[in-house]
Amino acid sequence: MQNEIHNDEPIYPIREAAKLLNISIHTLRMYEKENLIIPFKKSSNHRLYSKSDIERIKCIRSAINDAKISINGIKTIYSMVPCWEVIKCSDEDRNNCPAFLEHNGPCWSLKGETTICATKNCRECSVYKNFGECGSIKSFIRNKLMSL
Amino acid sequence: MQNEIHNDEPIYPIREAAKLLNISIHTLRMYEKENLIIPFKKSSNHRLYSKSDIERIKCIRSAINDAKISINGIKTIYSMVPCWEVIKCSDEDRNNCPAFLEHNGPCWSLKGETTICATKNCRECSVYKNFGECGSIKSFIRNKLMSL
DNA sequence: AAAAATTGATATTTATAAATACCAACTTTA
DNA sequence: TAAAGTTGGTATTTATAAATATCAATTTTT
Repeated sequence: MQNEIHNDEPIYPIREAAKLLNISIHTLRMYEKENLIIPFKKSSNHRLYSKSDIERIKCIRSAINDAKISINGIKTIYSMVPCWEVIKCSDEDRNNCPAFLEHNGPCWSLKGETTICATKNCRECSVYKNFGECGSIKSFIRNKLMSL
Repeated sequence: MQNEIHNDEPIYPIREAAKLLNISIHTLRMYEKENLIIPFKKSSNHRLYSKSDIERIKCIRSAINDAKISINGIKTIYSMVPCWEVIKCSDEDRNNCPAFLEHNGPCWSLKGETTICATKNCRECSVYKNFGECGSIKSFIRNKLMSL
């Protein structure tokens, strides 16, 4: 869809993203180090943020500042995403994948080196892209279980 | 099962529970106020804790102290439990229940006043009882989705 | 080619969550 | 029935997560 492409386009350098979010550049880098976000990287290693990235970070900010969920709490909540249902990876992959077996952080921070995800760019993955919106994780679980 | 009955029996007064967990009485009351735990209450309103309660609180302590998840983070993680799949409540109940629709805290802290849960004692409910063990929420989601 | 911006890494500050202390009223124990 | 324990409430302390600052090296812009 045209609109999605538009929203996913990496256009804001870090200073501009920080200004849009009213936070410091350092905070943005911290969120990345904590594996909450995966900004686009130019070949020079400089970061660029998309409109979707900005929305995702707004959710993260609201979780931290309004809901009072710690960063490690957010990571654990991300780990509840049934990524294997999105990726449709093999049974063998699943049984070798910490994202399937554990609950320590988002799949894109773990990606088992033996699985189909090992070589993927997680920023482009629907697991990462679909769960930027606040509340989307429980919705997904609910909808999946509805079809039982 | 005999063993479960044994583990669920409310036997420790608050001082003893606090000593077993190496925390203060006040902290135990705080966890309750935050809806992380539901200790048994005698008719005099005095609290009693079971072995299962102690284990549950150990998980909570480990989440706070080791995993560095805030109390509000734990509440949100509890809200990921698909309680409606355990309770098998009606479609009408679900569409009137914050525990089905939202993600702000454990179902036992919300219990929609129009649903089948309204009159239940949540301490006795399998939703509460089954998710005391650390990591059990993701396991449950995983197992439920396996049968798709 | 000079000025402005970004990089990562470490150190410091600040904001606040979590734990503790204190209280008078009530309950249990011995 | 006296001593020990528990109750809920508010106030305070403490521990630390989150944010910020500083740095030299590199990249981008004009």
